[in-house]
Amino acid sequence: MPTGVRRWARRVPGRTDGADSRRGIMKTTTVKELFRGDYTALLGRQVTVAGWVRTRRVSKGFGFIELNDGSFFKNLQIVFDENLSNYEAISRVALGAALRVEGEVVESPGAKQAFEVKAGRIDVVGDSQPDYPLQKKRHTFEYLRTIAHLRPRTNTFTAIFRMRSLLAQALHDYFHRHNFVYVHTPIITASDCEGAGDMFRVTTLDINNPPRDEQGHVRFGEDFFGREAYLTVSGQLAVEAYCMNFGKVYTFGPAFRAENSNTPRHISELWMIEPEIAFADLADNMDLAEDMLRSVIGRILEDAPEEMDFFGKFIDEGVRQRLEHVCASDFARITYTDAVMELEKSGHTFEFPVHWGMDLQTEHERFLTEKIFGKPVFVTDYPKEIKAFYMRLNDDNRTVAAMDLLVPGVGELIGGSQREERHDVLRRRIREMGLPEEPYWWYLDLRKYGGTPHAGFGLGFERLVMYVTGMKNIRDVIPFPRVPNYAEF
RNA sequence: UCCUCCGUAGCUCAAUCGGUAGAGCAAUCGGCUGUUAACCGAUGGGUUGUAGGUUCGAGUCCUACCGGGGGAGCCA
Repeated sequence: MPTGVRRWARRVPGRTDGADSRRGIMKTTTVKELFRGDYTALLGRQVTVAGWVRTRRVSKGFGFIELNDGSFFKNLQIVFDENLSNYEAISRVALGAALRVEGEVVESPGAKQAFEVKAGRIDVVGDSQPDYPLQKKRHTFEYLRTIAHLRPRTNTFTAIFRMRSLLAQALHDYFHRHNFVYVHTPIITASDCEGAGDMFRVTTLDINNPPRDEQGHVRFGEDFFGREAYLTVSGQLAVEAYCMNFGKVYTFGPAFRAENSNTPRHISELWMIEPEIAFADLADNMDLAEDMLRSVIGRILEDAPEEMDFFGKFIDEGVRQRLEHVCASDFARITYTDAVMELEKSGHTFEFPVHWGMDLQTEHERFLTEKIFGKPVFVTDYPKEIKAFYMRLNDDNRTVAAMDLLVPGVGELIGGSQREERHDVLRRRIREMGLPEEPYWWYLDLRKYGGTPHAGFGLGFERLVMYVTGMKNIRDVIPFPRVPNYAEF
């Protein structure tokens, strides 16, 4: 098998990291190697690069092509002249075309780059067309959404999606370093008891002619799973089961919300990170959330300086400073009760006046994190009536051990709680919330057999990407967004 | 789902009080021996989102629908 694998790897026509190319697996040099390695060592050397034309500038007898091979944020400048046998074709090559370039690494006389590649040969691997929809100018994000299959080729989306990948990797690394076990909770769930809003139905029944009983009700007993099934809205309940063995666990997967919400912060198909820790209370939970965020943000500031510079320059001027501030200072913590008091005494007139017992409105959340604290803030211990049944009831009997993390610009980034570990209290809460007890039999079992205090939270991954990049619309931080009335691509 | 704003060339936008469609970029052709969203010149490009209505006349006013942005609710 190793031989087969090696043979396959050698034939893969993609780009690889620097190390691979030096080991001779790939025949091409990556743009990243040139920028991040010591390019002076490569001066005068012949290299082969393969990538796509970002822009092209042609004078009489010579021209420049900026090539991007996906390995690095910046483009490699290719210089070519009439000595090329196919000079005429290359000088009119359309934007977006895929090229393989053989040439010499040379110092660049231009001011904007230290080096460039003087082409000895350029092959057009994949031609493009004059009607290539991406132009050498700024497009609106709205327009780019209509060409979501091409937008990764723009500077902005190149930066966003490398950042998205780095963030995912950084999160996995963080949990791995801290001995969390990564659990794959089910995507399809057979109960609609997850309690987080409307769900998408999963069925193989003929929806135009489903089997019905005498009363006309659909007989879901004849459906694929022998009962009603849905796409999950959260992996939390399931991951709690694994928490009671591994102690520290997390999920990182898709969740689906069929809510008809139409805002720059909501999508129907999203990715969530949900850690769950045993023998832990709400304070431990906040410590984890804070340490995790600080760790991954510090990591991407180090690993993606070019992308961060770009976001600061073109997307959100203050983004880098904001993130550095997050790494350097503690998050604020305030109880819901104190937050309501702070808002009341702020003297600010809100559209919805605050009073104890109400859920905080977006305007209140923003005021707290942006005006009062100016940094991320945990709001804890909400009234039990406005929170989920599984959150642990506090001794005051009117609040639960919940926490929301509010951050400037994005709003709620994390929602979590200490879970109710007392079997009798949990049963009572289920009843109080008007929920049926039966579907929760296994969830209640977890409290029966060695249940411990435990806590966890959900981090909306897209909202984290928004926070880190400064992007204002969630549809622009996921490759192909799904929202009400829209599932193109 | 509600409120609000918008829809004009491939893209980004302009068009005064209702008076008959315009620019930059892109494309095409030409020029330019070091460009950097290259530059200079020329050419082509429109059922003004759709369907009705008011008017001598509608991109402009009215109605409905479709699509998009922002805000709210719900939440991550």
